[in-house]
Amino acid sequence: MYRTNTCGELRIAHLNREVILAGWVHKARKFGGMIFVDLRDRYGITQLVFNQETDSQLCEKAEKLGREWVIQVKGVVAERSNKNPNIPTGDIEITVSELQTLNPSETPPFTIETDTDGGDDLRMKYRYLDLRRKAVYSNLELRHQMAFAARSYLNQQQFLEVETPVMVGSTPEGARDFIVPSRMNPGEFYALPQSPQLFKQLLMVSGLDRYFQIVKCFRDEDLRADRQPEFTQIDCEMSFVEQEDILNLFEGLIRHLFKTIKGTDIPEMPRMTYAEAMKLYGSDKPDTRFTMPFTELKTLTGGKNFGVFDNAEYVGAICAEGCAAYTRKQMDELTDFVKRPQIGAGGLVYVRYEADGGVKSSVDKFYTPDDLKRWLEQAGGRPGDLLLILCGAAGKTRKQLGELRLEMGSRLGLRDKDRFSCLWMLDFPLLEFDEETNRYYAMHHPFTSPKREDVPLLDADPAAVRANAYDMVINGAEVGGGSIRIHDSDLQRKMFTLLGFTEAQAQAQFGFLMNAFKYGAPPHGGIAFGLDRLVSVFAGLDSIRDCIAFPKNNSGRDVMIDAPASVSSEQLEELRLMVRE
RNA sequence: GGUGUGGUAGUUCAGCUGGUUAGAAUACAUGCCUGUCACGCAUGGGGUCGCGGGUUCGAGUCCCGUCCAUACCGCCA
Repeated sequence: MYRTNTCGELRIAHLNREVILAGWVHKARKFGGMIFVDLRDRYGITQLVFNQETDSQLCEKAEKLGREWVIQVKGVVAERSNKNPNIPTGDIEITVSELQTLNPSETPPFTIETDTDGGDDLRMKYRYLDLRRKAVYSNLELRHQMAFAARSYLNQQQFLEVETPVMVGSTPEGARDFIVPSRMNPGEFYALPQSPQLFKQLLMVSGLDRYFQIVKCFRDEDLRADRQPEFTQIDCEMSFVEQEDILNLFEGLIRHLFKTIKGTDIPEMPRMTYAEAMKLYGSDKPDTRFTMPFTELKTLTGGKNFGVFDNAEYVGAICAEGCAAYTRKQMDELTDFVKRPQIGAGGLVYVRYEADGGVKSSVDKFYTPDDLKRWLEQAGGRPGDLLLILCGAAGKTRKQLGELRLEMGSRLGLRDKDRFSCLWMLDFPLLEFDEETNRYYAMHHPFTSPKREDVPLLDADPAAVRANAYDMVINGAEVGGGSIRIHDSDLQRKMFTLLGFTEAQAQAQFGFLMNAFKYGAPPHGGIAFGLDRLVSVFAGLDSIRDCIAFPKNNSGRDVMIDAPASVSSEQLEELRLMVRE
């Protein structure tokens, strides 16, 4: 037997019990005639004691122990004379009578502590050591609990988990596909699925009624802190539902997760239309932990010979509460922030509403104090507040102002990781026009149904058509999204025409789906949650990498196993492939 | 594809306008230490300053190129 107990469970109640423990040497504190060893496993840390006076041979053996050696000890649970209130096992220690080294270890390249001295690069290279740190494996525990709770909820709601293929065909719409060559079909390729979208719709045609799958998806696009080339979705689809049914059922899922994981009851989720969100927050995933909405000032700023505002399509402001006393240095920082190439604003105009009721602004030359007060009034500003104004083309400026809003939210401490604010984002546009290719693209995907009342607009004004599509946003992160699908082949055909597909192209790419729809497709719709993002939001992490056991780095590499890598010429030959130099 | 930041001891970093033998902390090793839990004290080993080129009497430091990491923009239905 390797162990009778874990390193996290022994308490004062186990006093005098003989136990066997196994684990890693977390730290050894060596005195002349006495050695304390912290023995660690996933469950905790238990202190071992070796005493020269009691057993000098054993003590000599313990002298040799190094960090991360795997050992097994037999001993008796004893009460400590000096207790450590910082750990659950701090009242007891093991008086060791037998010590066995199961495996020695080289000195690890970084410390196995929550506050490790290792940089990200090194941690990824030795991820198996990194995962020994509680700060990391506790994220995996959280991930497990969340996936488990999601399965349990969906199971209760009559959903079936069905596996769909990972080797599928490439489709032109959407993200770039990962391509897998087929040896048996030279010159032909599988693609890894960006999502099981088509299969889950086919399962609805099959009458499975309620499907879900916790499933890996793949997209060959550049990475971000919140984007990995392979990621996990809680993918769901239901038949005979309207948008309202889906919103309710999956609001229930998130509510269930908050209840089981955090023990909290969240309020009913507010809903916001896409148009409203863009107007108020310049984003389709606003962080609603704080308000700070935009105020449009265009109508109040004209006719005073301030060309910058007069020539701008849009003048918008946010009101930063209590920031009137910002120093010159702080203002410069904000100006630099919005002028960074990634944001790209031309400049930043401010109006200070001084505590004494006076106003001061960077455009005092053009506007009277009364003018400025009207702006402040419009924005709901009060003495002590600071108005920050950007101007330019409407869409671009709203986006910039949205970034500034988030920055101010962070500076003002309004984005507390322990507070959660959920939101349904509704009424997305069905299509967006791409100037470069001069055609419409589906904003969600080509199977998303338009709102019934907007169908007549499909011909006249495609850009104005709203979709039965929805996203769930938590703390400014898009954690899920979906839509009611088109189940009518005529409407689907019309969509493909709008998207610039010929009949033949549509048939070649999606013929199997359109054929399936001829045989009695039920009305259906679904949603997919990004499990990685959901876990990282729950864990309060900025990056999804630390809730993934073995993530890729910024260049899509796994630095631990060194993938991707080249393959042998024999393998290429079998696949009838050549690599260009 | 682009912009910013970074690359110096096992690790995390400092190293000024170019100028002695490149430092600190930590880790590691050795010795001392019987109640530590960030133990303490002493001693010691440890460096291709990412790589290549250039400027200079002299480059970790300045310039050019390049590679790697990272955040973001483009991209991500």
